Amino acid sequence: MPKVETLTKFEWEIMKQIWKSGRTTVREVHEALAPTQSRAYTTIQTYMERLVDKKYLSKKKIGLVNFYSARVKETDTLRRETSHFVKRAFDGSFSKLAAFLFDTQDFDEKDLEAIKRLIEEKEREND
Amino acid sequence: MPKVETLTKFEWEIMKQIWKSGRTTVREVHEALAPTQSRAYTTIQTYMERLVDKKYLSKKKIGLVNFYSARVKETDTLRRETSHFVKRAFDGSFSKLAAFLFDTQDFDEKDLEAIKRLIEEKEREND
DNA sequence: GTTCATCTACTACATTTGTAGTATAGTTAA
DNA sequence: TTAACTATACTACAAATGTAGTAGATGAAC
Repeated sequence: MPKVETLTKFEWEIMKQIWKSGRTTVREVHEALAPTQSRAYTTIQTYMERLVDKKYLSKKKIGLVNFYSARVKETDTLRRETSHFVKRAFDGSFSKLAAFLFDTQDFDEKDLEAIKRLIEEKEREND
Repeated sequence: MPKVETLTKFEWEIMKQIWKSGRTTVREVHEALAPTQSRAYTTIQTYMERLVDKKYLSKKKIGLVNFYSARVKETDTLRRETSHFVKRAFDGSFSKLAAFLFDTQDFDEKDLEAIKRLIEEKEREND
């Protein structure tokens, strides 16, 4: 279990990259993020070391290069982050979040159909 | 428009308290937060001053006391925070968020009925 | 053997966030 | 007049976050 409950913005980007590639290196993450969020190589390195300290990543040296992989599952992290966000912004109420989203988002027909299907699946599960 | 796009955890608590009471003082916010998130009086004061600097609050001195009120609407802030959260955790996709919530939350019959009603309202709007 | 590229380990600083104290002033009660 | 209380304005420090440099080691190419 990570020491710190929530990830910062740039930590998210790094973790998403590592979840995507499985096991990776500083160089690979640096290159993957370069098009959209360019930082120095050593900045990426610092972030990844700190994520090891925070127990989000583990590190293994193979030859001269460190390889990093996630110690936490993406779905578990998403669950935790979503829970924190809803607790903070909507007093923990997922109903309030849903109502807010329906109020403020331009859901089109396709979106609504997709959500209907999710409801149907959930109702089947609940039977 | 605020200088900083997102609020920290404790800033949220302060803003929520101010949205609730309209115009308020440091003492009132301090007392309101005391039961659940107790901090020193001067900590609350510092936070409120910083929120003035960040243009989330405005401050007016009446007599010897400073009164604070929100410069941003709660709904606008919720919209912005939600958008940032979804962009970060779900690549900007509200559909992915919805799917994730249905996967991971124990929605019961009542929840599902409520969401159905929201969909029906939205469909009426879209016609 | 030299040069260049790559990488690690370590270091450093600025800014933001979290937390809370102190000096001073004003008001009220005794 | 004094004491107690409240509030402001200012100050201060620790920790976290954001950012990125440098020294040295290793390997490949020449």
